[in-house]
Amino acid sequence: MPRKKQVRSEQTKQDILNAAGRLFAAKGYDAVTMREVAKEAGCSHTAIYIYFGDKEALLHELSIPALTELQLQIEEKVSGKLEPEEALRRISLDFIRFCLIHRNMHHIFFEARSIRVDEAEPELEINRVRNGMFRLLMQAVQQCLNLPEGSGRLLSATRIYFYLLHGIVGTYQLSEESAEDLMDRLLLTFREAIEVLLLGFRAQHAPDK
Amino acid sequence: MPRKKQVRSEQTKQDILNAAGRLFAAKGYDAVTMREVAKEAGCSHTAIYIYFGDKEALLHELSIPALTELQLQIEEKVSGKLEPEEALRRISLDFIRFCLIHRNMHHIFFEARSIRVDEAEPELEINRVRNGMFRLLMQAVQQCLNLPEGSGRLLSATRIYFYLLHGIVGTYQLSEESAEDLMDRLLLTFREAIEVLLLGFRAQHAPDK
DNA sequence: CAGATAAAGTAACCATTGGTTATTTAAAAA
DNA sequence: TTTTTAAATAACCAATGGTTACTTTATCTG
Repeated sequence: MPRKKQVRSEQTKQDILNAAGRLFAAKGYDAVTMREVAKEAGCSHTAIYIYFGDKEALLHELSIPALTELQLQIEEKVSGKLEPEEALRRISLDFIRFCLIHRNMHHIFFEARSIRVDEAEPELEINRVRNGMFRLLMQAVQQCLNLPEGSGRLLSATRIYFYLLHGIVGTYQLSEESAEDLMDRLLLTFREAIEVLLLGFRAQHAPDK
Repeated sequence: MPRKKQVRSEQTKQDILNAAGRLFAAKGYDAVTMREVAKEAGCSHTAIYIYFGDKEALLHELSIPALTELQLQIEEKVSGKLEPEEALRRISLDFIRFCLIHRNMHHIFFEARSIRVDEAEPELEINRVRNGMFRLLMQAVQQCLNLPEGSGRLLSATRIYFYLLHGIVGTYQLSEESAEDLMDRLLLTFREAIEVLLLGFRAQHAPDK
């Protein structure tokens, strides 16, 4: 079995991923060319095509570890010992922070385009992760509102909750401010937004009259 | 003064706008080439550059009449005789419907990029319209919540309201479904989302204890 | 009617980009 | 030593937005 070759190959792949990660984060996906990534990674651009097929696949592969980590964070809070509303609050902020940090991947998380129907394997890793995450969000909403699982009301409540999160991160997707600055400046607004939604849901399910 | 020349010139410009409108709506901004627009408009692609400068400027100019009409719709409801909450409800649905119909212009309304700082006139028509619209939204929120004008609470409430709208239209930005189908399928959810937010705001300003 | 004017077409061109395809080089494996 | 194989090199392709020089044609004006 080869060993040094394997290692070298793996190293090149990692170099590419690192370079792409840096560049995408710094300049945004669209503004980065494959030749640039190659230069930064210290390899030829053809090597990238050997390992990743095309540009979007590169971004794809790049996004999986980050997404998986987020999923873990959320999982902890869903199955943890927090009271449901507190869990939902924290999950929301985790999600927002994550999306602001990884703004360059925005379209991977939110645009249907990134679901590659032309793929050999229909169960693309990223879709598994994404679906898992949506299920987690729904679970968190369910525990908050005590709605029957699988009910239409739960689905629409989760949708509404998702709209808000989506709108928040979408609003700042192209902002020049760093994720940190945005969180500093707007954390209170984000909190308030979540709180208003929770209040609204509560009022909806326990009408005031 | 020339007359027939002027008319012809105007006609060409209109043909281009019409063609671009059709194509952008059908295939999306990115997927349409300038040569395509020219072909559809029955002119050469250089003519487009004469009239509009570049592709984005074409989309820009195309979006202004539509936006102005939306602004009118909203204005009516803000200054009309509806009770404030009903006005906000209708404005929200107007806004959502408009954004779903004009999905191809999504990035004009929501992406900072479309604010061209490199423009000779800093007061670009579209920015005037857009700012006017935001002021209207804030006014509608203000009349609902009775918050002092110019207060931080009003600003953050409007932001939250905007997040929700932004999230709703963003979620379906790339959907293949027609605006009509989406409205049919999701109108109740949209209404519920607005209702939840209103309930939440109300609960927030009149705490239940 | 004749010449000036301006709208628009034609066609060539440019740079950039994502992507592909030989062919070669060099190091590691057999 | 011979064979693999990772990877570089370099050339190429097609599409795209955008530009420019030159020409045609319809209209306006004297």
